[in-house]
Amino acid sequence: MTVSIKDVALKAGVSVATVSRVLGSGPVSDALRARVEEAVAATGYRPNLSARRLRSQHSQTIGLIVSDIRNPFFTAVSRAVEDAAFQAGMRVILCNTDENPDREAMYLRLMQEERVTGLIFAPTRTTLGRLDRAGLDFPVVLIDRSGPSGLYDSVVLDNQQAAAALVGHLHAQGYRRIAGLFGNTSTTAVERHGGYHAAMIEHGLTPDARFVPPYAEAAEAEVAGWLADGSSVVRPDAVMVSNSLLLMGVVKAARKHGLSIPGDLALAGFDNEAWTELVGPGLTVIEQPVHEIGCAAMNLLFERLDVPDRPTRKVVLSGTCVVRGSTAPWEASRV
Amino acid sequence: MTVSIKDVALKAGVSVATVSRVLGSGPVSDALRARVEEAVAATGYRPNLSARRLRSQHSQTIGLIVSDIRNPFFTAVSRAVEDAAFQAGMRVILCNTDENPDREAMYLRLMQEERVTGLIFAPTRTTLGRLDRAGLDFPVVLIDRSGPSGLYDSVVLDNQQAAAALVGHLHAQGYRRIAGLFGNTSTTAVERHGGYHAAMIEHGLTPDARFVPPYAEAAEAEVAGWLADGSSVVRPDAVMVSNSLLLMGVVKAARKHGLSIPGDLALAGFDNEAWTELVGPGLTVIEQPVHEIGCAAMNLLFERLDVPDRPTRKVVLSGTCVVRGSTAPWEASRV
DNA sequence: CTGAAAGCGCTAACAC
DNA sequence: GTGTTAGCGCTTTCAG
Repeated sequence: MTVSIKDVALKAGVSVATVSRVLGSGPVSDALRARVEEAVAATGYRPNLSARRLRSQHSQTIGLIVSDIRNPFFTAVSRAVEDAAFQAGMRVILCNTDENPDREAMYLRLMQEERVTGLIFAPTRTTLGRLDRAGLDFPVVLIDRSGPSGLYDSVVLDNQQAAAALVGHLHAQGYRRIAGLFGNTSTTAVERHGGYHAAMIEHGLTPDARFVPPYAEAAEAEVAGWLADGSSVVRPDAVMVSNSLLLMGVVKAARKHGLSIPGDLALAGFDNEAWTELVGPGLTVIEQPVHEIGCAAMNLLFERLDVPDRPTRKVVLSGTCVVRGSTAPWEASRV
Repeated sequence: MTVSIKDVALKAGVSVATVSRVLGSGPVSDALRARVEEAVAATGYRPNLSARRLRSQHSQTIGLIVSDIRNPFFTAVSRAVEDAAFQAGMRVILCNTDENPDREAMYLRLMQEERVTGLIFAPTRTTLGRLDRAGLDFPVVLIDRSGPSGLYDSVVLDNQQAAAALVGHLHAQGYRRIAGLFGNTSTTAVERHGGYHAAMIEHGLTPDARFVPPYAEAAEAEVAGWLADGSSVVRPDAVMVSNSLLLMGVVKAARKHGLSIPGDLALAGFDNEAWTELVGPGLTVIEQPVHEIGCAAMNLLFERLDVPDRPTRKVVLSGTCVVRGSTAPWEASRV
């Protein structure tokens, strides 16, 4: 049925070892090499990677576990990871966990069974806490979220700084009642809240943070709440949000309730997706170096494979504040 | 180093065959089963999938080759594919080709070496033409693009109908000079152009189609061209575009040149991405049943694995027209 | 129900 | 340089 190295050897009149050497990089005479290559072409032979892996104990496979590939951040990272992997002659197995610790556990098990060369992983908080006891025998690079543990290499955005930059910008533009809307599941949101809080204090402003589920609907409902008649909250004149879904939710709410941006509410958030340029007056956002994050993660992985016992490293990348109309100066937005 | 089935057998005081049976579904007495399970837990044993695959000749792996996972259509499809795959106990290997036939060829080779159980593939036109000579010995399901050949199962959108629906809608809203902007690389664009053209004729309108590279910039430049002083083109009062990048480009051009949508130019396109609801008055688009497309592809694959020699099938799914403000009635948009 | 043994396709010693 | 051979870790006959 399927043609094996034996068939090629037979056809070329050589031993399987010689065929293997031609495929790999052993010393073979030009004459035999030619014969083998001919036989390979004639038979349409393709090496069986399972056999090769079993024998060589190298899977040449890297795992990529993220919450949801549809999250544009992970989409972009996955592209970078895939590019780097295939450039290094490796394959990538993609796994979506939907932030579900059970699925994470299951996929970690899979990674072990695949004997992956390494793993790029964006864990939930829950799993992050247990990771040290997972007993993984391959290098892991954490992305997007990272524990304090320093047990694994990681590459993350400087979330505090980025959030603080957003607050600083809003403050400089003249806004004073700056609310913060954060997702309630991820560690990034916690860090971004930290930056928000510190910056608010630093600027002499009163922090006003809310944690909501990371869905557009949740943000929409929250904003709607501010507008409700009986609402006792002091209405913010600006809001910063910790991810693009919440950003979307605030825009939706503004449209629904006829709020003008930034006239009635200035808005700034994370992730410079293409559409943020097109919505309303354009949305001010922190741009994450998504491609660099993926590349950095792969580099950390390769370096650790090189030197298994070197100290763990945490690569912290900075975001860029892309200023657009949604945070126009306060005075201007009132006229 | 790594614990194998032998170690487990030793620890449990049984043969490796028994361990294998416990892991699989052989008949084993409760007593031994318990002993084995205990030994598995104690040793932290994880089966080696390469070995299992080599022996059983089942890779339990499906390949997914798309042009770019960052294309939201493919992102969504990949989620559906991954879900279905893991539900069936299979893994998926993700490959991005950037519409590059060389990379496609290379990945097809990889798929053979992995001995994948099946492949979900969105080929370029070039590769589509050669596919019959590729000599793949696993089932393939084409998505998004499909040849006339009927050589492989496929699942596609009814592009003609969808494009025609868009034209029909614009016509019903009172627009008459309806331009069409299509990507110049994909077969979907060709089909959508077909639907556009036919519908224009049917409504007694003059087709006005342009093929441009599938980038936002190309669409932007095209629209800018219409506005140029020396331009001899009759300016359209509406435009339909064949994909979301072009859609974005038209919106950008409109913003840049102060064109109001739909006042100066009505706009309709493909792919109901979240942001289309938030841009300007909301964009009228064809919503593709992305998840269903992924599921249908996996179903076709499974069914073919079941009955290898049944006739090939082409599943054609319909899009839904999501009407928003960008195609408000012509009269209304002029007041 | 259980164990012994063959071998999946390949690479890597080891001989010549 | 080249061939022979021993497994990599597992499943699956085949005996018992």
